[in-house]
Amino acid sequence: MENLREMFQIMTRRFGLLDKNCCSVGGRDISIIHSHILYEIDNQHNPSMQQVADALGTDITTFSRQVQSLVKMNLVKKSPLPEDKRVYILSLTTEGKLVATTIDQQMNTYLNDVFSHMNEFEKETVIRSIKLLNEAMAKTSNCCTIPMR
Amino acid sequence: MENLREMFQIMTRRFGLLDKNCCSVGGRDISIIHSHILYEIDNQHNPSMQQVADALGTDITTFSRQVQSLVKMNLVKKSPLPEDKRVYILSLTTEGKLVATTIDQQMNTYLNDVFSHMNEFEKETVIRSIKLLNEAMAKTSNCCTIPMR
DNA sequence: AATAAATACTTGCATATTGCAAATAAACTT
DNA sequence: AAGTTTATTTGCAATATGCAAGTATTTATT
Repeated sequence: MENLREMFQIMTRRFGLLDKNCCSVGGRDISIIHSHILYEIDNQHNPSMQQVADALGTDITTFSRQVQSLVKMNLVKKSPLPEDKRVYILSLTTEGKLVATTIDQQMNTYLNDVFSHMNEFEKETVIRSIKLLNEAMAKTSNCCTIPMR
Repeated sequence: MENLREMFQIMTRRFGLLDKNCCSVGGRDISIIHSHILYEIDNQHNPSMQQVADALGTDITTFSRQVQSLVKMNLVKKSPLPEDKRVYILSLTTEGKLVATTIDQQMNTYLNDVFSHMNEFEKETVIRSIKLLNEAMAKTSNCCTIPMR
């Protein structure tokens, strides 16, 4: 049986490079970290700082500063939560939403590009497999869900 | 049809976290970058600096310094190439080889852990799918193979 | 109600990582 | 022999990191 790790190493490296090079929106380059933060804010329902930082596995102090810069770039808004004044709720500004959507499109375009090299059956198989993999990883406690090991 | 990007985002995040937390070998923590460099040196045949840096998509100047620190840690050896004195060939020291092997084992253990949540058929399907995916990505020129777009 | 403990977030600091520009040194081109 | 390309290193300035310590607020304990 072939080396499992090698396959996954190659795959994750490719996606890592994709992330690294993606994306430039409206002439401005968005770093990986920033794009992941935008994605996560967009996908959670009124998340707090802590929630997003946890989801991304980023140290909260680093995260705090990343958010500060996104706020300066006018992509993210920090709103104090009335019920608990310690908490800030994150949301995307109109511009941030636009950037997030554009990145999403670019990623989907790339993925469709990749799938265009497969037939319909293979494509369905791969998509189903990624789902299976995600579910299995979610069940694997000793790494990579929150909280970490 | 569900959102393709979301599935892949989740998957790559999980593998990213895995990478980030993996691995500690003999009491010393190995960073992602270092573990990827060790992996790549181990898998290529007497690679030069440039070759490894290219494979990893790392800027050569950053890479040069990373290798310097790996040499200091006594994990990597840099040997001048007699035929072309501009070139340095990279190899793992005995200790580096041990570290690389240990990381490999840890990763394989984790992967087997993940696959233990699937039946044999699902497992085979997923493995075949990752292969398909890697092949398709290799054919997709506009990103994430070398040279980059 | 007063004090202690926990939680959410920010700042100080010291260290590490990044990549561009420029330098060196060796190999090819003409 | 002079000019160009290639492989690698260093200078530097910008950015990212995470621990320790700080502020502010909420929850728990007495």
